[in-house]
Amino acid sequence: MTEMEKASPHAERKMPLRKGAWSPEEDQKLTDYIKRIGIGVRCQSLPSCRLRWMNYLRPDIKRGNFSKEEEETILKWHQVLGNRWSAIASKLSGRTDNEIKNHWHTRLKKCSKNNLAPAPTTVSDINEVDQNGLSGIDPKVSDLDGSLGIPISPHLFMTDEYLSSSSSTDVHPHPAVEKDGNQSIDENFGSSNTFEELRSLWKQPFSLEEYLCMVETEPGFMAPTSAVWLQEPICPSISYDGTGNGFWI
DNA sequence: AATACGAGCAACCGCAGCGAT
DNA sequence: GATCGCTGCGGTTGCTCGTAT
Repeated sequence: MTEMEKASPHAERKMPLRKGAWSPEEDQKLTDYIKRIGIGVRCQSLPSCRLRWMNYLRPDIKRGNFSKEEEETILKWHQVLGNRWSAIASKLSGRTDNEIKNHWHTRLKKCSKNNLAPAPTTVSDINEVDQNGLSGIDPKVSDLDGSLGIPISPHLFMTDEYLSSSSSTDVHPHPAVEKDGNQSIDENFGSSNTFEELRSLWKQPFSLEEYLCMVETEPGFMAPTSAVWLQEPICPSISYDGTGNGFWI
């Protein structure tokens, strides 16, 4: 058995799983499928479909260059959250964790290391830098008073004052920070509802090929009852059917 | 014009956490 | 409480494209 076959449950079922880049036809097929059928259909494995949709095909994804504001936001949040890309992504609507991670590694990492603002990428950026110098952001700035709108990581509460009120073996977060840093941040600053809803929808895996086949060969075919089918649009501003009713799952 | 190199991006892989049994 | 399976996430890889030589 080849490595690829080992990795693919479909191999046993004579359903070869292709790897590599997605073709436009496959993208279209997947998009059409999701438009018609939805996302929440069960199967044992097709993580690549989910990944492709989440990172590339999703209609609310912004493509193209990161704006200066977005870069600053990433830098700020990275200061607070570290490499928690999904958490950072939730603060930037339309950007995926993968995209942010890539952008960080290719550009912002250098900026952060050198304590510099992101290098200008557009003519307007260059003009702005010329006028203002490289003072766009100082990654050393912390936000202890929350004035920048950045939540404080639990470890930042381990001040002398706070620690003195606890024994060294009894370190626990500041009352303002609940047991889970994640949750605290989301509670304090709101969550990206659409993103989270979308994410939860994907908890139900599906087999594109299986269901495309069912849909095409059996008119009226509906997903199994075990699947999660939302009855309301997850993204009211997006409409595929021209009715303005949104993107239905 | 051909080749080498580097940057950017998409996709893959493996692990940790969580829920179900 | 232990085990198993699934999912989400972050790190890494490899391909593509643009630029320099």
